[in-house]
Amino acid sequence: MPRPPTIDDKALLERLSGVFRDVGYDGASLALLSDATGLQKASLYHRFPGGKEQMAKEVLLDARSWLTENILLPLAADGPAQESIQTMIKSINRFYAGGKQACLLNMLSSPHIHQGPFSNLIKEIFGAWISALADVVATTGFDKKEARMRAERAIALLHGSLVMARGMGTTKPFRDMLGRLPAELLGDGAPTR
Amino acid sequence: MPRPPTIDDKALLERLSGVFRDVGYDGASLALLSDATGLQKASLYHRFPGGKEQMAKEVLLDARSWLTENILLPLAADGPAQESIQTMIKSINRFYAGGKQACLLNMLSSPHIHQGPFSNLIKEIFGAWISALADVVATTGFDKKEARMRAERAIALLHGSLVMARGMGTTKPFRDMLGRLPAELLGDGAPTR
DNA sequence: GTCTATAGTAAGATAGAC
DNA sequence: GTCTATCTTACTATAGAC
Repeated sequence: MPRPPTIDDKALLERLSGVFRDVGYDGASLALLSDATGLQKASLYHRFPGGKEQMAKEVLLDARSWLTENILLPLAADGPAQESIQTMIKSINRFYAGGKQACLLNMLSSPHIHQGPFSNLIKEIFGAWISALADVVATTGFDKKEARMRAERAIALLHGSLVMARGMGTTKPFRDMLGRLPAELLGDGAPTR
Repeated sequence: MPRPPTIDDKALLERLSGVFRDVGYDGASLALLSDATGLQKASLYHRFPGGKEQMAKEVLLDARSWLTENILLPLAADGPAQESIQTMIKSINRFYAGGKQACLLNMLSSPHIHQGPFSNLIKEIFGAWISALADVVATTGFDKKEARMRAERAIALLHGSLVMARGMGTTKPFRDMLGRLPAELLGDGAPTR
């Protein structure tokens, strides 16, 4: 009779994701992935016949699903922009563990990683995120161009603060950035003037 | 009689830096480093007895020197803040090849890279950069806290836009960010209000 | 579905000739 | 100072038992 898996798919992808986010694609050896999941290398290959590349791709697809469900759809729901953004901020804070976890989009972006399946997916996720944010900002009265600029700036601030947090060994830049994010997106300040 | 080196130290460090910035520490195999420099692995070990770790460290030290000379010192020179910042922007644009080259601080930040020599250096570079920027902003009348916040935001925007540029396969986010940077730093807009 | 064992390859690093 | 050749280890991946 069939033996039940010792770790379900959801938990498995989470553990794999944690490794990729910590050490990147090249740093994620099968030994590390094995340790993190409690599965031997051969068992990982049973679930991911495509090896490490498939693991990373499924982790990335899973991240896209999470982002869509927990961030993009709430952003698109009608309601006050302030509330949509506060919901997003809470989700972001969980997703990045308060700044302790790096972003997959950064850690898996590499010119020499096969160039194909990854980069298209990453590009698409960035684009969808920016568009969703720009739409929300636009509902508050800003014109399309200004709304898109603010959305791009917010995404840059988010990823930049994560880079700083990792490099400086403190989550403070990330937490500060999250606190300022609503004003960065909707504030009447005009930094471009 | 002593044979002259086929590649001088400056060019050597530049080539090594290019590899680390493209593929990160783990991705930078000695084969890649050898190809990029035109030196065989054994020759690299002759110049860097400490191996790859020493190469990365010297590349990072070189980046700090460059940053100090071309960015921090010009920022500290007295003169209009607008001009200091414009000078910095030109230097940054060269340093990151208009957005085509990633940042070493991002690519060499990794929890599992020995934890010691690297992370302290990276932390120090981030700190010095932020302080120098905050000082310039403060000369224009902003109080210390606001100036530091703007400096941190600028560094986050810079690194975030580089992450976006790499992930989206276009330098546009980086170029746009550079164009807005003076206003982000000195504008009278108050995004935090 | 998971494991041990192992194949085959590429990694980091060194020895020694020129 | 640079090279070819080599050592040792770690890597990705597979075979086959349970």
